[in-house]
Amino acid sequence: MAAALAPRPVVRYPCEKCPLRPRALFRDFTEEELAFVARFKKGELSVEKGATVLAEGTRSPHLFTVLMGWGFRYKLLADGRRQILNFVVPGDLIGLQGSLMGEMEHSVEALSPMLLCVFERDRLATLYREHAGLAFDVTWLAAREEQMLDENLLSIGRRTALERAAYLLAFVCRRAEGAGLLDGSPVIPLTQQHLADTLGFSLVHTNKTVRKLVDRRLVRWLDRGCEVLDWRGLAELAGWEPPERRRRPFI
Amino acid sequence: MAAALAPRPVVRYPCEKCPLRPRALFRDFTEEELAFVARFKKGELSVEKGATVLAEGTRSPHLFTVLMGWGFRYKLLADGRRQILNFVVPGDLIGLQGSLMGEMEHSVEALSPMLLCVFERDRLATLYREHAGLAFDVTWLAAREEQMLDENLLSIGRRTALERAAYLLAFVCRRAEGAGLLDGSPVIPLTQQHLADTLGFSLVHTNKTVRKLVDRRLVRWLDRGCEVLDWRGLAELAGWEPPERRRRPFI
DNA sequence: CGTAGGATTGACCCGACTCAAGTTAAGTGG
DNA sequence: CCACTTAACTTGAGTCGGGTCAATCCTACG
Repeated sequence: MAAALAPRPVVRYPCEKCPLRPRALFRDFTEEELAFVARFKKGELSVEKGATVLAEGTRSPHLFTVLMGWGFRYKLLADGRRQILNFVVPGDLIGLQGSLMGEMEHSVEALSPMLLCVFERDRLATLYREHAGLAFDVTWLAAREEQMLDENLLSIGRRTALERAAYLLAFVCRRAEGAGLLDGSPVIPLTQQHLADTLGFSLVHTNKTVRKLVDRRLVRWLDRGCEVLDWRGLAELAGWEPPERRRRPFI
Repeated sequence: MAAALAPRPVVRYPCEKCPLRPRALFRDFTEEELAFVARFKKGELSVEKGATVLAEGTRSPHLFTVLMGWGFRYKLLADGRRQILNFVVPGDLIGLQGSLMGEMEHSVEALSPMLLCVFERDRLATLYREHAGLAFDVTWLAAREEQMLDENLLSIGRRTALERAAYLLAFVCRRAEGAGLLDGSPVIPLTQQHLADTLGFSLVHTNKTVRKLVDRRLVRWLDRGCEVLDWRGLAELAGWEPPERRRRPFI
């Protein structure tokens, strides 16, 4: 399991210098909100690639906002079959479900080194009491996650293999772009096993499907990761209309 | 499309006499919360079986809480393929996503006659400002929906046909029980087409799978609906551990 | 230079889809 | 009250997408 997750005292990014806030995608805070969130923030957690940030069945006293890096949420069946539910990117709030319902019902693993902003679960009620605007934002984030899951369910339930893969890659690419993850390198750090576990396919079939997308020059497959060459092409192939980008909240 | 959805002025169930509140499953309100919700409630909407309560792509000025009856949320692909995302039962809040994000990204259809409690989207902010406790509840409901979708995604992505059908029926049965939908008659008013569209199977294959469950005496298939005979057996077959029932909020 | 994780490919098989008929039960109109 | 229609459920035959098994290749890394 993961290394000890006690947040380190080091805070490299106090909220005033939050690396997310300047990004066009995210909404501005009022002075007051900023001050509150700064107090709400308890520290930072930095995890290695492959680390389990939150584990199914546990009760974490923390919530996190992703500041940097990639991760994914997944569930397991008893015999080890794994389903990746969604990817997490900077700006995403993780652990909310666990905070509200008691135990985590899914796990979260880092796909790359990640930097997380740590909040205390117990203080969420205070946030709701004192900052309706932020509370609204938390709900917005939950609703947005729900919406992504709806899309994903549609895809897994009803799209063909090629459509499904195309949809997923277009979707992840768009989301990552928005979060600034593709600013440095255009590579999405996935293995085909991750893809397979997201799409609901076997590894072998995933490989053959990816190959078709590569042959159509929609993506490139690299060392261990992929580069989307034409997300519009992928979206079209999948029959997906990506939502236009609107300013969104985060905590 | 649906008939005009303007809520009728008739209010058969003022909040003080809410048919849901007495049920063991739901949490109690304080006097103050009750008074607020009573003002928040704008009316009731009664729809026929088959009616579209909310349609993808539209902006509804309303939110609803289900008081009576069954419904389901679904999405369509351009060519008509349909994926049912989840079922809605009394106590569920519908239209929250649309309220927060602008447009509805899915549709909701009545599976039986339904009675809905109508709220105004615009007053949601007031609720957040004045009643942190209720705001928390709204978020709880959103997180719970997310959790159900996670389970569903796991099921569709990774379970075999028989497991998948077993999981779904056990799940729906448990939820319906909790909401009191099975108090009168034990019948879940689904067609096999609905099942197929939920499980991601063809109608034919769904039929064959249901048959196996019937042969094992786990369910009975009736006129147009099904009766779960042994939900524990279904859960076991699916490798699913149903969560114990805890008191939950509603609005 | 050896090893391990990831990607790739071919052979074979089975689960799920499609197509096509047929049955049953509940309307509905004459 | 019966003929006709319609929606839902069944069932069988044939096909194909996707799974499993088993090698092999590649490349980063120790």
